[in-house]
Amino acid sequence: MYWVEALRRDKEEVRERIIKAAMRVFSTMGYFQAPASLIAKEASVSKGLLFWYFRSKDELILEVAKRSLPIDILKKCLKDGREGADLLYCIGRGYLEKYQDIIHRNLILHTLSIRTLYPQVEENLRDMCEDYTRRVAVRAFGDDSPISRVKIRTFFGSLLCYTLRPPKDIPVDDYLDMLIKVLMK
Amino acid sequence: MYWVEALRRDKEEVRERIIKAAMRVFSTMGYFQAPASLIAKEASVSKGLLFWYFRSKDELILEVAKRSLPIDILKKCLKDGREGADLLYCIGRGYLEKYQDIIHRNLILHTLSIRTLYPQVEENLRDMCEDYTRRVAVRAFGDDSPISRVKIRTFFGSLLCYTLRPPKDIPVDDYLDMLIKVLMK
Amino acid sequence: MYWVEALRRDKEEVRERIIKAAMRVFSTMGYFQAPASLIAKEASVSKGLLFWYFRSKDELILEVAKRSLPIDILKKCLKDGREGADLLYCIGRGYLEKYQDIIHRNLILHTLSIRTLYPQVEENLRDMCEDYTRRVAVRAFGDDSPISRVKIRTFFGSLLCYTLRPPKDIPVDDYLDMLIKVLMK
Amino acid sequence: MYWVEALRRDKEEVRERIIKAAMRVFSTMGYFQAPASLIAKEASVSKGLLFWYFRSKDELILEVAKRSLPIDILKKCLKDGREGADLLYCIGRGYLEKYQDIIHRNLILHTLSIRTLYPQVEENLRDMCEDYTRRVAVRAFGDDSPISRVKIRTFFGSLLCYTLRPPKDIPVDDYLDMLIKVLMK
DNA sequence: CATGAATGAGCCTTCATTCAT
DNA sequence: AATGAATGAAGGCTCATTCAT
Repeated sequence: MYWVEALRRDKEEVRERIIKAAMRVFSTMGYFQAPASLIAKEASVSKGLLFWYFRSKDELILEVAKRSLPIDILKKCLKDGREGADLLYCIGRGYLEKYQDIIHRNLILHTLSIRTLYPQVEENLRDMCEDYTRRVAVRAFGDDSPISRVKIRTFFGSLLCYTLRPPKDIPVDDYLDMLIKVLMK
Repeated sequence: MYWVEALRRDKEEVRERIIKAAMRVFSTMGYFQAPASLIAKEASVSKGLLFWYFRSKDELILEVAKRSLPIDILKKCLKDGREGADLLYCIGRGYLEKYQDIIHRNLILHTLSIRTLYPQVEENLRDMCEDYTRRVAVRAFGDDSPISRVKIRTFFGSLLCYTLRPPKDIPVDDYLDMLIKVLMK
Repeated sequence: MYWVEALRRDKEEVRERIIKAAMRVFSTMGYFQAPASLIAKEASVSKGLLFWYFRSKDELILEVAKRSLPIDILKKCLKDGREGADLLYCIGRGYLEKYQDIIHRNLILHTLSIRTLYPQVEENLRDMCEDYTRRVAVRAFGDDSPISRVKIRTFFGSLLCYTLRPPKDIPVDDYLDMLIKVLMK
Repeated sequence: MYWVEALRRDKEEVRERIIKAAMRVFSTMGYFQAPASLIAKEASVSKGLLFWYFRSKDELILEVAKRSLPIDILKKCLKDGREGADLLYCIGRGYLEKYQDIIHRNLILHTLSIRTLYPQVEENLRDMCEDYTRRVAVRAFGDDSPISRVKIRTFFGSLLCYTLRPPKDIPVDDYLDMLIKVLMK
């Protein structure tokens, strides 16, 4: 039945609209300063509907928090089968591009900040910092020895630090070049 | 007059007790989830008194936020006149020691998260990421060329990333050794 | 036409199912604590359909409230043409049987509690406490003198009090025996 | 210190004012239909203050529910050392007087209605219907045999039934006379 | 300085009811 | 008839802040 599909698409569309609105609002106000009512208004739905799609504000926070992390980028670059510097470039570019957007740039910090309050966020982070770090290390440097993992962490940390406050006289691409050169030496 | 001094010390002592209590409470609950009343109770003072020492919760937040950043460490290591790897070691050790404490570890992320809401926090951060970065670069590598600054940022980012989630099988000292080795190559 | 009958039976069946579900839910949660959505779920119909059968929640409340009173029992025993102690036994047995069911036991109190809010409930109660009391008095004691009516009220009150909290060491039948003996003396 | 006493009296006075207001509002609207804000307004205090004196609406409900039962009357008449018909008269008069007030008359039914939702109310009721019933039986009839307890329950039930809907042509005192005569025969 | 009662704005959430499909 | 998405009005409760004492 066509219309069933249409309805499902509709529902997904509304849900997505709410999430996008939440990302904008959370980004500027923070997860706890942003009232659900404002998100609803930003998404052009009633407050009641927001709670139809998300049982609680926390559920919405979790959804946004998940999207705010760079896990998607790690996943993609690893799936593409990249190796060595190529892998780092893939990740670095993806990362810098994602967090060029001020919305994501703010969100990731809010998310890091609430990690101790939301076990699920903590777990996502654990995944990223341990599992993925290890896999990236293996693919980038051939092993997951401490030194390799230190480098990967350093890589991530540097990217985070860049997006947190991009130095105006160092273009994105240059930064990435230099960073990877330092780490691959 | 002695008693004036004593009173001032008293006042300072209470003020300090409130700040310390606030750090504990903010650390676990976040700046906006933590009610002022809880901080007062934690500091064993009345809610009214808290607002006597700090005109508003925001004022208290700002005080705590300031202390949560590693500026004090940068300042100290720079004042000590250290150079090269020695400077990095000084900073690294100070940093890792400060953020060994879970209270500071949580607080710094909360602080980064609210930077867009509090111009003063933003400014502190700007200071750290631009001014101090540059000065550290000069003292560590002899110049503040882009590559040097990239390294310093990378250094800070790596430390942040370490404290955010210390890998259990890499001791603090080893981590710092490896990190500095990578950067000084 | 058969199918018309079938449909009507269907409609009646659904309506009845909703009422029964409402009785269960109202019984445990009370009229105002019980959300219409829960009743719908309990009746395995959609929320929308519930409001198709009952224009408002109040309408449903009224229907349930009516059934929760022992009017049906009074009616039946009076119609059967019983008299004297026989009438009281008929009512007493019917009453105790109906309110053996915890659902009705709870409901009747909820109903008494909302009598001032719903004129219709108030009226049902008036009927029961005045009209029926009088008729039962006449049939049980031969007149509706004050003393007779006091006895009938006392009879009803005692039954209510029994069901409200049945003493575990006094069986239903014994209780009724003793009660009627006291009143008929 | 005088003013400490004064303050305590003040606090008690406000608390009492809130409870009294709650009794009025709960009485006419029911426990769950009555918004806390209305109670606050009725008590001439802010909504916030209501929740300063009572941690939650439920706490207030419990306080009111407790006062709505006739336990105080039973206690008093028992303590006075009354016996036989005299005890029943004491209880009956106290009861009828208390529930002459429409506020209490409504409240007791609301309270009975929520007994399954609030364990504490249930317990109060258990006390009244079992413990006290037994003690009254012993003092009124010399023993707590089933027949004596049935009479006491019948006594209470009749009083409840009277207040629930006082017959206009039977004065309070006459009703009580007749009731006690029936039971003491 | 110190207390804690008092205020009121605002937030999350629930829920009766409507309506497009 | 039937569904469930959509709405909006409350409601309970929290909390920063003030103020009388």
